[in-house]
Amino acid sequence: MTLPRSGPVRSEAARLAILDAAVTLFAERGYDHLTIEGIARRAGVGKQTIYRWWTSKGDVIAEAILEGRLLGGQRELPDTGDPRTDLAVWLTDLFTLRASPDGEGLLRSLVAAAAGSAETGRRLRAEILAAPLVESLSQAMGGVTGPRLHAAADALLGAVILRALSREEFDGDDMLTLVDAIVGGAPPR
Amino acid sequence: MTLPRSGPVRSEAARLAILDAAVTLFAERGYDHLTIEGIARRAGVGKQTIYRWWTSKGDVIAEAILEGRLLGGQRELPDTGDPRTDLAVWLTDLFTLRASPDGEGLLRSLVAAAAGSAETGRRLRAEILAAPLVESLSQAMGGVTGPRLHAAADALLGAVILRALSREEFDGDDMLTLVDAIVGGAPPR
Amino acid sequence: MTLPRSGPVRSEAARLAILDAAVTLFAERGYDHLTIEGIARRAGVGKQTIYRWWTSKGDVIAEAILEGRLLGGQRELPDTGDPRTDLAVWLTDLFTLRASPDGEGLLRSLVAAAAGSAETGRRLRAEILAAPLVESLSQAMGGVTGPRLHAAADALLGAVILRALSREEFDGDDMLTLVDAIVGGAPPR
Amino acid sequence: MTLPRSGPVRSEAARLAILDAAVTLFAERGYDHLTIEGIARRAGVGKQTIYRWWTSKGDVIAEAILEGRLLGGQRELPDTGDPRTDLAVWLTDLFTLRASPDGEGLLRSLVAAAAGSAETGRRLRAEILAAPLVESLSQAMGGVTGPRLHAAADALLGAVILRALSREEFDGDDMLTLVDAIVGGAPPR
DNA sequence: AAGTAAACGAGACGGTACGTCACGTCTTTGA
DNA sequence: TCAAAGACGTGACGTACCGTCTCGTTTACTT
Repeated sequence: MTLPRSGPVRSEAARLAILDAAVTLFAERGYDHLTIEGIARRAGVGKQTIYRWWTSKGDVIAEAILEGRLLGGQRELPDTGDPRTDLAVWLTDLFTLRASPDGEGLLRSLVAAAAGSAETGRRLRAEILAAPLVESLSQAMGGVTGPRLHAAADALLGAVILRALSREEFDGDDMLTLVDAIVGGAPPR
Repeated sequence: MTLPRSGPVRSEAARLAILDAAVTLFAERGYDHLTIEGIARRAGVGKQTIYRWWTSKGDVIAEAILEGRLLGGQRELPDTGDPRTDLAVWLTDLFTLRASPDGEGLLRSLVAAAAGSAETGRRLRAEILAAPLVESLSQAMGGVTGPRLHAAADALLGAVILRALSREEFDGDDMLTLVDAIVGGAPPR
Repeated sequence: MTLPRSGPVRSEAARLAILDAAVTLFAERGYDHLTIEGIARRAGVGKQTIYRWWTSKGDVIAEAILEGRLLGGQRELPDTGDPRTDLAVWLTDLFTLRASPDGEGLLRSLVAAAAGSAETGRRLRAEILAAPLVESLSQAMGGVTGPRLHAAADALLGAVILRALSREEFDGDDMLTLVDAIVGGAPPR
Repeated sequence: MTLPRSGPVRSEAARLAILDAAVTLFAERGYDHLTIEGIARRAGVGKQTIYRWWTSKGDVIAEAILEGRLLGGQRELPDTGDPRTDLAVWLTDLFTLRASPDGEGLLRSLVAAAAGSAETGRRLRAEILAAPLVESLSQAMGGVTGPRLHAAADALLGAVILRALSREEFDGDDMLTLVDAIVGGAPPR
């Protein structure tokens, strides 16, 4: 049994235009420079149409994440048979991603979005970052699962985020050291 | 040999008033709601006096950090003889810190500041977070130093940051699991 | 020859609800604050139902006037045998009318409506203001009719309007002076 | 004794640009279409600069009136020796004034402004309309002064306003009839 | 009765303007 | 020459209405 309904239905075209515009502008200028007015302008949409369905720019970005429009297809780990290297490469990619040739680091922008929006924060960790990582990581750690696995995933991702925030360089060797520190690969001698 | 100088010199009173005001407002409302105008008003200072010496609100906060005005005295680790617990307690404190009774998480606000300001990012990692941690961590890890130690520190801090961003709960047991995953204390059975 | 028609006919209930709502809101908040959306909301009616039958809020008000819903029954002049006083009392009432206890002057709101809507302007003069006035005025002026009578009516009403617009006070004596100036009652000595 | 003051002083250039823009737009499109944003745009000024010094568009227009920018120089009565005709001509001009070739009647727009703004209402009657009129009218009425004179002035002006609101035509003869009805010139035969 | 079309309530849509806030720059006055 | 005060142009905020345009539902008039 459904509620009596009537009236026009939400415009899917507007929804898509808004998400597209948001993603484009996010990539071009970063989260800080993203504005509702800018999104509306770019999407050819009234501001009210955004405010009708979302509460903030963070909310829009969270939905874009959910639909895989940020960091989209490229999120699978390589599988070369050497899990340490696979992890290090994937993390380096994540660290290195720039929104545009001259853009802010995309990771830093995602962190800003997460800091400002609960929903984005939740999704950033769960769907963007951890999801592709856990299986490979589990293998690399010899089948560990549960809290210990999640702690390791958070540690890896968090370390990368922290270094991105600190504007530290982070080369391939550093990354391997990090991976080893957590998956326990090569013991320090 | 001195440069020819004239006129009054930079007012230390103004500098302190500005830093105080910035720290207070940061604690009350978080980094996002911090404004230059608000700081100037609260400090009883002209806006230009802020712009003359700093380039942005992030820059002001960075200086406040440098002077230990954010997260000030409480930054030493406890020393109970059990390094695992000491680390877990300290990290839990960091995670739990709120700006004010009803405030945003202070850690999340610091992350927002770091995302927006290079200098704050640098100092956040180097001076606020890592500094008090490394020595205890080194001991807990059996004297490890160098890149491996820093990787471990980044991993611990980053994991806490990531969970703060994700608005996940994070209780004492979780924290111990995390510590163990990194310092290798109690091996998982 | 009529066009083939089918389907429901204009809803009288909706029409009345709209006029009622318009009059109520006009009285409560004045013409400036009157909105089509507000009328529709109050009347429990779709906006389109208003736009289907009227072109503007001024048009709705004009119809309300035509049906005597604004300044309704109270529009007869008293008849005490002293036409000067009768006129002065009636005009003072008109001047003094307030939309609501704390409302804008109703006369001023009517003038705003007339300024914005040709139809309202026409009806304001013809049906609200002049109609009840002319007969008594004609008597008071010794049977004058035609252009001269209408000039006198416009002069009386216009003077009251102008003073309402100027937010001048206008007491009973002033009103008598005005009446005398136009009906030529007591010649100034 | 003055309050201690410092800081920049109000920009006369901005003030003039705003008044000019307001008058121009008023003349082009009428009071109803006048917007604060439009004035700011045309004047090359921030909206805040308008809101800093005025409370509403009506307030801006009121100041423009005070400075004689609306209906400016043309406000003297002719003096042909025949006061009846002089008055009729002047009133006809007032009635006929259009803001622009295709504009709304200027008088109607002024009435709308007066209905919406107390200050404009006051000034409209006192400074624009009555001021140039009273002296000639006094002569035409044989030296009458005081309340009777003002009643007559209000009656003349009000009648013209009422007819403008009613969108009635109003030719030269009508105007003479009106003047005669009030100054008592040619008695009706 | 079945078909059809208009009127209706609801309300989404692209817009414009509102009045407010903060930005970073500039100007004035006083110490 | 620095500092306070604060005006300035800019531009984004979130809200209110505009007038148009679907939606499904209800209702009357055809056939």
